[in-house]
Amino acid sequence: MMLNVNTVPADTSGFQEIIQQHYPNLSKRLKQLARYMLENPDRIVLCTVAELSSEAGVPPSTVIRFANALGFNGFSEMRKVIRSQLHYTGSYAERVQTSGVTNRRSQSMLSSVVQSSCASLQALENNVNEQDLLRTVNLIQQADTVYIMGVRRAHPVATYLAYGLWQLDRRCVLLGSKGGLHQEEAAGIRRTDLIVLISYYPYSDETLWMHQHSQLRGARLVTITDNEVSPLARGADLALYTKDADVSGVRGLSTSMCMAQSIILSLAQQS
Amino acid sequence: MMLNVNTVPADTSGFQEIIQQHYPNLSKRLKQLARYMLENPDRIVLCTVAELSSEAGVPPSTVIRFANALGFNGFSEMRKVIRSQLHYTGSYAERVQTSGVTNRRSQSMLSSVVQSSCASLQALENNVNEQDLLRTVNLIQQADTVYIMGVRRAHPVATYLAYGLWQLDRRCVLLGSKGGLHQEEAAGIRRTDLIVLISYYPYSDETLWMHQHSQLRGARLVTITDNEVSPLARGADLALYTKDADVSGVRGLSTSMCMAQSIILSLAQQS
DNA sequence: CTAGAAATGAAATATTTTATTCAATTTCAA
DNA sequence: TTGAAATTGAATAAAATATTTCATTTCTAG
Repeated sequence: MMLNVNTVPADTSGFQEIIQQHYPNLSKRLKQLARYMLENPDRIVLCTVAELSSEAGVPPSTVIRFANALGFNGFSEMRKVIRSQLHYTGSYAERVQTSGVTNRRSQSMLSSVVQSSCASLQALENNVNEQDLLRTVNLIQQADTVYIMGVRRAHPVATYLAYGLWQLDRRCVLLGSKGGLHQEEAAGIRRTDLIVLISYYPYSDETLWMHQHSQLRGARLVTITDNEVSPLARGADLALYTKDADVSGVRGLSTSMCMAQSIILSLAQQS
Repeated sequence: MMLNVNTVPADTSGFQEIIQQHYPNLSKRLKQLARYMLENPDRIVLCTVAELSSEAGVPPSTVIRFANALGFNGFSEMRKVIRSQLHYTGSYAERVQTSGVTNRRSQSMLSSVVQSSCASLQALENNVNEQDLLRTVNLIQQADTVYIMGVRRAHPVATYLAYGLWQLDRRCVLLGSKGGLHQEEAAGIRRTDLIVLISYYPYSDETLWMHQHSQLRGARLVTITDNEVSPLARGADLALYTKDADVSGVRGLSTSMCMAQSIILSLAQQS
């Protein structure tokens, strides 16, 4: 079996410089498009005006104006110039090798973090039951107020989730962010509410305390934790498991964030 | 200044297999074109019929016939399919669009998010200059106190980074977490300190304010933001760029978290 | 506020690109 | 050789794509 992987590395950095140079003089709409182009440098090479405009969320004429504003003679010319300036280097593997010669130590640093994060994400995809995600979304929808708690390493996940819910106009309270007041805050929780607890080993006392008291308050409980034997997994209406990669003792959060994003996205689509 | 080289690795190997499979049955002219395609796999992605035909030395109609012979429904379709199958580290939007025609429903929400997150991570690996990471770590090491600020969507990143620094016994202050007191907190910043500002479009006023005042206080400034034209990129001692994937309007944080993890890990190893 | 300028987006138009047709040529078996 | 079938390529039709126009909205300076 032939494993001939040909790659087309396209260097669009020159183009990005042009955008940066003109950016300050652009109008609001044109800036919006400019940002999209900077973040998706490959699109200009492949897309038509219509595709690009719809992806960037601007009308087609804006794309033409953008090309003109950058000094090109229309969109076609801009794309043609960029395509012609594409700098074909070797394969991807080759590039990694050569750039690795200069600073090998640290190159492997970012690479290994990226690699292990990707692996964790793939594992997440395999291990998480889509049904559980949907049930979580349903619980959120049915809740009057969603109380979210996560401290220390879980705190970023809690804040991201809370931010997402706020964006979707869900009533949502972030517990435990203001020094030790979670017990007072918890007093307001009712049976119609939902508590989302996030914690990983070693589980924080505050979260464990809240886990205990969630039963007393009669609210629904969803937990996001690291595995099935976690104390948070017991007694929950639903438990979701995310296993973030640990690189040399520093544990990431990419996977948990991905899970949170999925929940928010599902919720957005159901509404 | 920053040498931000964005690349578009395009894997056309699947297409090449199709050619090889049909090759024996092709006519002379079509074989000629097939050989050209095998040796220049990138052209099909970029060229029009006219360009390709002249480069390969065949009449335009041959190119159309070639596409049909390979089982596609015309040249446009062939190119579209190949483009959509490109394994490029770019926007996920097109892949969803094209593949969505056939199996939009079956593609689960979680899968979508996982895949686009992975793509973003790969892009991070390609785009981030390792030197910049190291310089960031050096700035952190040299700083007396590190002040970190990120609100709204950037807040989880800020808290994770702060958490990591605390773990490593770095003196670190998380700004802006207690309702609008960042101006008072900023009063304590000195020349020997480092300010880390995190913000993505649309940039928050608080962070922009801090960006302005960082200069006044004479502290070092590192910013983590979305692209080169971000207002935060200007005037910083160092700017790091993370482009998180946006799935149906909900933007993730996996990539930013990965970046933060890399910084913490690098710092841990240097100590 | 108001007039003027700039920017915007829908729609019409111009252009380019793709697909088809058909007459001319080549191929190949008898 | 010869004739039928397949292939080829120039011309043309069809479709897709890029550009321009203009009425409307949004800014901005006075």
